[in-house]
Amino acid sequence: MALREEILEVSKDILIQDGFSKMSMRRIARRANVTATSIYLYFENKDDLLLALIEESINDLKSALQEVVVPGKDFIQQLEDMAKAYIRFALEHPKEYEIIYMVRPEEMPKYPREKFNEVRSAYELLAGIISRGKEQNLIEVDDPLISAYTIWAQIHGVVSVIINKRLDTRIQREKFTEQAVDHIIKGFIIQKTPA
Amino acid sequence: MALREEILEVSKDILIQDGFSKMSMRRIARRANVTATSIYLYFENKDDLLLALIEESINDLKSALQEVVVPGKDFIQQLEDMAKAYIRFALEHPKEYEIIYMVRPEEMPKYPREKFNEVRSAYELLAGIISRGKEQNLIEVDDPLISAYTIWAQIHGVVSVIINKRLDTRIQREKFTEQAVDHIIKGFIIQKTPA
DNA sequence: GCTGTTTACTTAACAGTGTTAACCTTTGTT
DNA sequence: AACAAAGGTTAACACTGTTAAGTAAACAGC
Repeated sequence: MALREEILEVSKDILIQDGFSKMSMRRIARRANVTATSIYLYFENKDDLLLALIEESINDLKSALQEVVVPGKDFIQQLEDMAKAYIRFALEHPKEYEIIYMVRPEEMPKYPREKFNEVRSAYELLAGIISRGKEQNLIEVDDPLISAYTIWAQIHGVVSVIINKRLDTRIQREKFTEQAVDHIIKGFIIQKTPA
Repeated sequence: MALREEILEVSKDILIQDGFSKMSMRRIARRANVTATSIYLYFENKDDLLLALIEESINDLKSALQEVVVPGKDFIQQLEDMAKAYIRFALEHPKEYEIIYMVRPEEMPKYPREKFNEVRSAYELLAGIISRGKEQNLIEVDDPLISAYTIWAQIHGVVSVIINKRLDTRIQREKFTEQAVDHIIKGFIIQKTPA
């Protein structure tokens, strides 16, 4: 049982230090002082091991978000803090963040249902905040869960562009993220269209 | 010289039909009726071949966007059409879209400068439209290029979540994209904050 | 105390991977 | 006719994920 945790830890280390392409079963095994086949005693295959890593990373992200949630806080401030916490986590732990959205669909046809429920609670953290904003008539939303996903997706896009090194070198990263958060939140606040 | 194009075509076919993990040098070669080593006569290595595929896909995306650009069109309508054209392209050609953002950073430390300039023109298509909106005082933006990247990143996030199959099964895809586009554009239009 | 079974691992092997060095042909040039 | 370049090839290296079969130690029942 201890080996399972050891494998997960070593895998994550390799992923962060040497990159995804170097994370082979044999390399993981070597660093855990076992043979590659031993990994199959605790994980079905490499994808299954990756799923476990995804799960861990999602929990870390979830914790980072939970930290900035303060019940009484101003709604817009709350949204902004959460968005920034998300971006901070992603940029401070890029590899860990990548794990979450890394696994290619063709290698994993369906994202397993039981894992989905784990992630869902993260979205529902955001959906809960949006619900409170709706109750206070600060925003007009149809379904808070859809809105949570929409915000989430937009923020993911922002960090994804940065992490994948697709941001124009002329553009300052901080200015970019600040503006993005500003626009994403603006898109949610009720505003009268100009006469 | 004809083989180079053949290799690109075959690679893309395999990628779309059989998935990224099946796109091996030997399989490409086999389907092009040559040996794997012949590929190295036209491409430095697999990453180089991938870069060429990325380039092609970006050009296809660029064309799809260019099609909806109509000089005299209403600014907001123009933005919306473009956003929807982007999403449509991505969801109708998911594999092709994936190619663009697929290559992992550690296997490609720097996105090559000369390729970057190619992509840039796509962003500048959007930046141009934003500039026109700024001139007409329809939006308040600092730097149109940053805004272009911001919008782009947000839309990318939306399609990325769908393509990576991370969208909650309870959420209807079309409702999600519609709302997302609405919010993204809202975030850009000048609006007076409620009194 | 001797069985039988389970647990936790290993060795050996299969079929595949990207990539390189060295080797052929065929074509074109001087 | 001699030389060189173009456009391929074969063979090999060091890896990859994964499986089938084997082994050694710990434990259970009688």
